[in-house]
Parts: sequence; structure tokens; C-alpha cells
Amino acid sequence: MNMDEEGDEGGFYMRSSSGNGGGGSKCGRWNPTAEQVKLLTELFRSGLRTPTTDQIQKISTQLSFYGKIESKNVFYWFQNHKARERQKRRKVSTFRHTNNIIIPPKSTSSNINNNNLRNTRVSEPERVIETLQLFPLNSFCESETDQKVRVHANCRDNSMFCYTHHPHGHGDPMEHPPLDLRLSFL
Amino acid sequence: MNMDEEGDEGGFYMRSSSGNGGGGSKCGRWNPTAEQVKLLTELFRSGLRTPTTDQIQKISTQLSFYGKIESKNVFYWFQNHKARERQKRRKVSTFRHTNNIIIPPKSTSSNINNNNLRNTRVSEPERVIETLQLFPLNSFCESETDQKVRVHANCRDNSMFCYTHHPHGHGDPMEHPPLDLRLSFL
DNA sequence: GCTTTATGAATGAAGG
DNA sequence: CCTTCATTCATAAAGC
Repeated sequence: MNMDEEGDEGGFYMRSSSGNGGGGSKCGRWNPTAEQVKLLTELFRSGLRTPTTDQIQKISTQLSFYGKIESKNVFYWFQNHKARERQKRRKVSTFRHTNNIIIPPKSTSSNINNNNLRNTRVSEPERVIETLQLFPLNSFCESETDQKVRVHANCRDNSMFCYTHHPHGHGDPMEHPPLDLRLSFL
Repeated sequence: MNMDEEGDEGGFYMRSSSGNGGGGSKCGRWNPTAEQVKLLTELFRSGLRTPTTDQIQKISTQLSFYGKIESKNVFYWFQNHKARERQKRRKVSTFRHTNNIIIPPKSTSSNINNNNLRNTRVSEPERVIETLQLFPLNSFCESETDQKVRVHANCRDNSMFCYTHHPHGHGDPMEHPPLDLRLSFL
């Protein structure tokens, strides 16, 4: 991109690590603490997908111990998490596999001591059950993104990330294909 | 956290050697080549703002010729590009009064392009008029007192967010179905 | 090589 | 449920 525009004016970081309840957390949107996320994730993994109002209330109440939270946050969290889980599953892409053994993506917690300034999201690796994928739907890709191939019968074709990798490989630096496409391929 | 692992909270990307198209590129984050950016920009300028999945795929396929790319990269690119365009424009037009004539905010171009539901073709140019903004559409002022009860047409329970009082009293109506939650409070 | 900027990626919040 | 927007986080690239 070539936007020689000025950047920003007086950026202000807020994102207290867990100071939702204690610190002077700025209003705005809910910023879950690590504990909250962990618990929510655990619930999700336990199979909870669409909590009822009652469940939401209870969850919210419990999580309020770790920081400010509202019911709607819980509600949205599950909505988003579920949707994005599905979304990423749809993404028929990039899974590293050797021969026919698919290697789950490395979790790359290489530099743990990277104390970033603004990174306040405490990392909590929390391994997940890894099930092997036995059928690579796509050719082969290499990326760190994983997916558990899931056959979804969605009526609409509005899957978000569908990716078919077109393998290309050449070390020619000066390659320059006929970049003339007037968007015609769309 | 990346969206690849549901439990992976602090997944850090491996450093990338950024040898994108030519060299051995590690997968840190996608680093588009000049050609890719050029094409994407051109598409954007042609009016494409929110490509459909199908378009994303085609674009991705085309661009993969110039270097490694995934669909989600295209998706994110358009998301970001559109958002930042808007952001920039908003920032500038915060006080754009042409002499004395103030153009009233026309609902933020909502209905300009909404008619068109993303056909398979490139959308119409969709000129962004973006007039000045007199009111902060989404000013987040923390008001603890109220809760915007989201009227959500939930089939099962109609009382979605009720913060003021719990709807069910103490009877605790329905016990949770098939949830095998280890979290006791539910 | 350290700081600043540009931008890829993620996610909370809505709208429909 | 699905899509989209706003904001934020993280980091490669650019500038000093």
C-alpha cells in the first residue's frame, strides 16, 4: 500500500491485563481476562455451544469474579466463538502433512519471555484434543493454520474461507507473469 | 490469539524471514508481494469492497501465482482496506464543511450499496460519499445503569438479557440438557 | 538497531 | 445462524 498518510494522533493504549475490575479500565468493549477466556473456552470445549439465558446468567455471574463482565458478553462470546470455529473449519486450506500423515500445527510457543508492551493477553496454551485428519481435501499447503476437515452441508455457499492452493514454485526472482488481468477472472 | 486453535491463547507466530515470493518464506504472517497488492488495490478501486467467498477464492487463486497466499489473506485485506479507508476518511471529514454548506450525514452509505447483495460480479463502483459526521454514531460512554437489552428472537427463550432481575426466580427451571460440564456452577 | 509506521490478524459487538 | 463493522493486537517494513 502506498498511503503516505499520517499515522495517528495520540494513540492510547488501554488494555489492562486483568484490571477490569480493579484498575481504571476504560469503558468501551469488554476485554476478557485470561481467566475468563479460559473458563469460557473450557465450557465451549465441554460442549456448550449455545447457552440458554439461564446458563448465560450463571456463567456471567461466575466470571464476574475475574473481572467486569455482562451477560451479553457471554452471549456474544459464544456466538462468535462458535461462528468462527465453524468458519475456520470451513476453510479448506493449509494443513501441513507429510505423505498422508497430517501434522498438527505447531503451537510455537517459542518465545515465551517476550514481554511485549501491549501484549497483555496471557498465554495459556491449553492443549486441545488433536484428532488426525485422514483425508486431505486439498492438494497440499503449508501453513501454520490448522483445521479439522469437516464436511458441512451448508445450503448456501457462503463459506468464508475456502482456499484452494495453487502450488507454484520457482526461484526465479524476475518472474513476471502477464499481469494484465483486468479483473476479468472474476 | 489466532483463530486456528481454539485453546491456544498465546500462539506466537514464528518469525518469518520475509522472503516472500522468491525465497523460502516462513509463515509468519502473510506478506503480500507488490503484484498482489497491486491487483488487490486495483480490485478495490474498481469497486470491490466485500468480495464473496467465490470471489475471494478466485482472487486468491490468481494471486497465488505471485506468491503464497490464502483466502483468508484476501478476506482480511479487503476488510482492513475498507475499514481503514473509512477510518481515514472519517478522521479527515470530521470537520469538512464546504464553505457553509453542510452535507447532512446520509446514514453512512448504508443503503447505497446494500441493494446489491454482492453478486458474482464486481460490485458497482460504489462511490463512498461519506459526508461529515455530526454525531458520533457509536460513542461508548460507560453507563452502568442501563443495559441495552438486545431483543433477540431466540426461539427457545425470549428473555434474553435481563440484568435487572433474573427471570426465573429460584425455581431453576430446566436443568441443563446434555451438557457434561465439569464446571460445577452450571 | 531502535523507534515509528503500515498493515495483517483477531475479536467484540451488532444487524439482519 | 450469517455477515459486517469497529477497534485492537501484533509484527514486518520503513525511517532515523
